[in-house]
Amino acid sequence: MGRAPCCDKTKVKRGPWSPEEDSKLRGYIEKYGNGGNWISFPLKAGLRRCGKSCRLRWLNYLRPNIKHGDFSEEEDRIIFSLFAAIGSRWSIIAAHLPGRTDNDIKNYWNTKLRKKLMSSSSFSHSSSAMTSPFLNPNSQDVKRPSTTISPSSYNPYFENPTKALISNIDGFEADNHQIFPFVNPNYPQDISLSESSNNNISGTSGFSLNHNMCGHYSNHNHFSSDVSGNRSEIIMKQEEIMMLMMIDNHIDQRTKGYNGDFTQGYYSNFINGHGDLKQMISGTGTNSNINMGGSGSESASSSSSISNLAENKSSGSLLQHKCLPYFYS
DNA sequence: AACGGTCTCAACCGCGGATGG
DNA sequence: CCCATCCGCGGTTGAGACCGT
Repeated sequence: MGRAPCCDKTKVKRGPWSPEEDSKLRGYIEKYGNGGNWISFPLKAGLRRCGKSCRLRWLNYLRPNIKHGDFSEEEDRIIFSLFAAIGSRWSIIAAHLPGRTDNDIKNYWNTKLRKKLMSSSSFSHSSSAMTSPFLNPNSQDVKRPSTTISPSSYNPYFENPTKALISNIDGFEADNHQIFPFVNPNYPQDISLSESSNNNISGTSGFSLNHNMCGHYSNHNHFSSDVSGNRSEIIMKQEEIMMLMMIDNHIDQRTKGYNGDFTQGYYSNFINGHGDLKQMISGTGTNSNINMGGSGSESASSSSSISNLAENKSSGSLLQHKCLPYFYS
């Protein structure tokens, strides 16, 4: 037995709202409010509409200060960043964009931004530069902060860290140590993905991460499968690839210099095997798949995690900067 | 001009959580 | 505690607009 409907659908009007209905709704709310009860609202306001429909119409269209029209680049950046951090929590994202509704943002993401993202990090177009608003093709010249930045100055979830991110990877929760791959648009990178044509890891195929970073890390550029040889679970998910980029980007910001170290294990470098994003974050990896070190002969493999690294606990880390405050509180 | 395919976005649907009796 | 009710959210739908041939 299903849930009882919220109203009798045969007795209420459905579909687009007429100007008369809008005016009735607006007039009543401006005068009396919704009375704290949307279900009984239509009766009081003299509307033949479902209460939920009234609520939606008011919140998404009629209430004051709703912003319609094109999104700015700044708004794009905020949406990209928050989506990377928390996923499709549209109401939370909307809370950071005054005048925008969750419905608006959701539509905008589904019709525009997702395509932008797909085309910019396309699997099928090799060496296409990432054109997302927060990525800059001239990243090598980007000035990095000379002093530390207060996390609360750019991280909207700083006040409530346990609610943040990572958990949107198949329900995975990174213990109490949540990290924030929140992208500061002032510190972009140039990253793109392409199908790898040169795969020799256990017969699995992978992807190339084309980046425009310093040459020392130029060989940190191949995604491969997870530890089981299955790439699909992690690598095929666009949001997670994006998240991986965000993590690298975030670390880059905090350590003031690119290093491919965090995700090296996740890439195949043909030497140390390959890893699993969940393991990387949680530190549950049991082999060398989480490589915190450099590349090739310079690498310092260790089964470690971002959490450990944030506390400077990981063995063999080559990172010079303690970055604890920026990863979790 | 006609047609078919694609895109947009307002509106709908149903679920989970909060609340109160 | 249980249950009913309502709210808010995210996913989905579909009518109309737009575009390419």
